[in-house]
Amino acid sequence: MKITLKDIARELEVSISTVSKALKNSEEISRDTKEKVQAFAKLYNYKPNNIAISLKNKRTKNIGVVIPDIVHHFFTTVIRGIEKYANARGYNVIVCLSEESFDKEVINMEMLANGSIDGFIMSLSSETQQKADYNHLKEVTEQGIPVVLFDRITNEIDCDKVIIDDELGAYMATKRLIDEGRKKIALITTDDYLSVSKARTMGYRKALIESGLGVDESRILKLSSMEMDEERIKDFFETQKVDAVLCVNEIFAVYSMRLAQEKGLKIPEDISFIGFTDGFLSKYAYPSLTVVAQHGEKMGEISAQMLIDKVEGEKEEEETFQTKTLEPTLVIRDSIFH
Amino acid sequence: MKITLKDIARELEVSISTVSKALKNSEEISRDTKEKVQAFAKLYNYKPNNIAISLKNKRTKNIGVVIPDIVHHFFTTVIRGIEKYANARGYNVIVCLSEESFDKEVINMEMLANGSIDGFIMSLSSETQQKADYNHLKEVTEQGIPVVLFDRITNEIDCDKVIIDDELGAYMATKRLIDEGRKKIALITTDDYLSVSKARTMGYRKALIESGLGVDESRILKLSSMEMDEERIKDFFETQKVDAVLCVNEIFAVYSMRLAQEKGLKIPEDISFIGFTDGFLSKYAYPSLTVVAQHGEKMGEISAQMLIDKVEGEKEEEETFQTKTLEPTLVIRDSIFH
DNA sequence: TATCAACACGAAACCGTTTTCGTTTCATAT
DNA sequence: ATATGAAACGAAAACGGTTTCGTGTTGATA
Repeated sequence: MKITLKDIARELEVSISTVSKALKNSEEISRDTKEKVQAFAKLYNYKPNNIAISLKNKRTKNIGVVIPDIVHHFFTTVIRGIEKYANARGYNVIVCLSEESFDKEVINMEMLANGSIDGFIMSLSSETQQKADYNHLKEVTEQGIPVVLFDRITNEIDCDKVIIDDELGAYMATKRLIDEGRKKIALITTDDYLSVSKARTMGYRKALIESGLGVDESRILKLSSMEMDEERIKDFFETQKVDAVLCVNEIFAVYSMRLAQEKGLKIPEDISFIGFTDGFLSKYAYPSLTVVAQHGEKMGEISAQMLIDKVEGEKEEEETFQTKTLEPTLVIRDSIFH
Repeated sequence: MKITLKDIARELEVSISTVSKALKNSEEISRDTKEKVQAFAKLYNYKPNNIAISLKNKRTKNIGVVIPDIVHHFFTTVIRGIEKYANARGYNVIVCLSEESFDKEVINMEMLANGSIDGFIMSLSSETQQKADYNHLKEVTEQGIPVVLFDRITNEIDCDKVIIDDELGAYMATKRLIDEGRKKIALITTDDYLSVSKARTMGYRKALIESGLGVDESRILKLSSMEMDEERIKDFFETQKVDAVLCVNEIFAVYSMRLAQEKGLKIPEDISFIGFTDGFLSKYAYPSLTVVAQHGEKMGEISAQMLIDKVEGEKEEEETFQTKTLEPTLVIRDSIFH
């Protein structure tokens, strides 16, 4: 069913090399032969075998994407960006999920590193950031496989990186709440080992300090994972009286809004909310949620571009890595005054 | 940096075949040699090249997933299910997005069909279902590449299929609304060429007819795509007075709920809502949305299992295909009485 | 001492390409 | 008649493995 060069060569009684060259329209081959071969190939729908080409070229035209999760909007938009850009340049995208697990991240990388891909685009699992163990990344880069880290990155590894300015995003959001007249602004975040949460917390602090409001530590709720811990959020709102809330993702924010509404509070009259990630949740929440947009699709595109450029680029003597920082944007919606 | 069998053979002054066998612990090789080779391989971190093995075995251990979109919750859960199951069996997942475009679907399949993957798992793009042109699928199956179709399927192609009983899901939902005492039940759906929308519309009709309420065609709103057409939904609610709404996805439902709320209607006192897809939107909407759960992750797992079983199975003389139908589940939340 | 099996290993084919480097043939120039 | 060169093609190596089928050596057996 699948036809190879060898089959064509046998049928046409020429050599495999001739067939190969004829199909590439080589000057070496006579018009006659080329036409014969090309016609035959078209007739039997010949398509070169990618695997053989990969082996020969030592290039697979596949890029490996290793991310913690796929059901969160931010990561899906990044994948979409990667996929679009990569496809346009003839690359396929192999997606592996670490599910926030260090071991899975390691296993996935090892699976892919043995020839399956030309380079990695990844965002670290929370467990990896917690353990701060990056040997699997080191091994890969030392093998000469290019890596681009996005969003959840580490400075321990020398490679290209793409992030948004999380600190600035949180700063902008907090500033906006302050400008609105809010005095008691809470922050719902996760443990600091997540690079992004840490940066966002810093932005939040910075805005509060700059404005002279100061930071009240009891107004900062640190949850242990990105997953919803409904009980702790409930407890938090039982004990805290706040007039604005900044959340490091949209799920925390939307859930918090609901708790507030159930307590009879009006949004944004009594309390304002801002989240991170501009996904469906924010857009269709009631009231709609103001968020710091992370531009995931753009991040994906840029990551893919940086990776492919490196993959296809000549090996320079002096390896040079860059970190691209995207500007976050505040998407104003009904959960704050405007 | 990357070491090959040849390198080991040269260093240890044995043949490549000996190295290969030694690493596989072949009985043919003496204990001494095996230990030497294995120790050397471990020391230099030898890992066989996947591409070479793929070429030899004519098996890539990759499966191609072609889906219309990735930002919708249902598809991401399916991918997650596929990924989990496939990974456990040593397969990687190559994700391609058709973005609801026929051409992209064709191009992606052709890219992958030339040796990159052992089989396909796919859900048809809306454009493909609209054109009803399935030649790209036929070509692939005729080449002997196994295909599993899920959710958006067609009967034109002989292959394994996994779906949920969409008609039953809509029937159950509608029935529930009727049992609640609702008389004027609207349906917000998409054009019938989408296999799932068609089935859901049938279930809706069936429940209404069975109960004696009859179908009022003016209460059925058909949008042209899965994307939100805010204007048409607004217009619809301007002209229609209904006491319940069934939507073929959660976005339509959540957006409709908001319109209702903005008109001052109480949910579920004045009007009830049920959607399809049990995602974050439904869970965190206010009020939370009752939905027909599609069990995407399960669908993904089953699809992957069917595909891999077929890929690894002996070629039977008589090809036999099955269609697995999953039962939808009603997830009761606050958008209806309970 | 001849025979034979077991043992340990190597040569080579193969998977499907690409590409370099011949080699043959024939026409042209000398 | 001979040297030269281009045109057209083929042989073979290479990518990195796996696997079949030898083959040389050893020790035991008849």
